[in-house]
Amino acid sequence: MTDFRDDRAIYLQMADRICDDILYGKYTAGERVPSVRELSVMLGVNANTVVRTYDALTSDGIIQTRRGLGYFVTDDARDRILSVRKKRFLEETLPEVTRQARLLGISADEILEHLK
Amino acid sequence: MTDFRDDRAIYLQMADRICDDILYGKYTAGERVPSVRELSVMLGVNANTVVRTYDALTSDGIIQTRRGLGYFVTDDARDRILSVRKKRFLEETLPEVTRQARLLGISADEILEHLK
DNA sequence: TGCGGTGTACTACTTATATAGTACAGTAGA
DNA sequence: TCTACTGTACTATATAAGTAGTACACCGCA
Repeated sequence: MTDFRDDRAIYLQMADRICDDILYGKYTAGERVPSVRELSVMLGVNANTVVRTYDALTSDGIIQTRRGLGYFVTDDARDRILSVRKKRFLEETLPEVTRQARLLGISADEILEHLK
Repeated sequence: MTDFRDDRAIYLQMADRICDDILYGKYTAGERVPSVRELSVMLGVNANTVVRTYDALTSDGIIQTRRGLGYFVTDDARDRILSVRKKRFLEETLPEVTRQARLLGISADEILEHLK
């Protein structure tokens, strides 16, 4: 198994990575993502785990299935991901970062240094 | 059960909260933290889950046990927490934030706005 | 001494994850 | 048609996490 945290379900981490790849442009709208068996080998993970990942992404409208062909990125996948991610980033990630920084005695200037 | 995420083990989230409380000054060195049964009622969680939390914090040197009395904050608890948290914040949190920001097309200025 | 609190150690049960393996149906191309 | 890929649907097993309940030993205090 390659490079997964143990504090979060693997199939969810994989879903996040697929979304990352879509944002990065690795997979574009209409394009096919790796097959279940392909990805299971690529990541050293069980095939059923990949199925769970793809099930989750399907119910989120990120990919869609064509039996016998594979899973394909939906047209609005990128927009959906951006919407969810931006909301989470502004409403959860950033507030938590500022809270942590305050708690740790790290100044805004110090953060700016590391932001570059 | 009060206010826990479902994407991470509850006993780990509780451990983080205890550490937060120590940093905030709610529990100071030598002071007693809530008893296993107390905390289980306070948070609406099973007593065994609290035990797992306290076991983890004990092996991290954050608290120590006195049989029949309770769990107490160690002298260097604050330093230990600060050390681990700072390292994680600078080496993991911040890089991930910058990566996300870049991926989402959020500028450094935009982040600064929300940092206040 | 007895009582009420404390940690500690169990058993039992349930659910979510993850793995392993098999089987079957749909699709494209040789 | 055959072959090799695809998704899909199972069964089975193992482990972690969480809940529920019980029991026992330790400590301070009345």
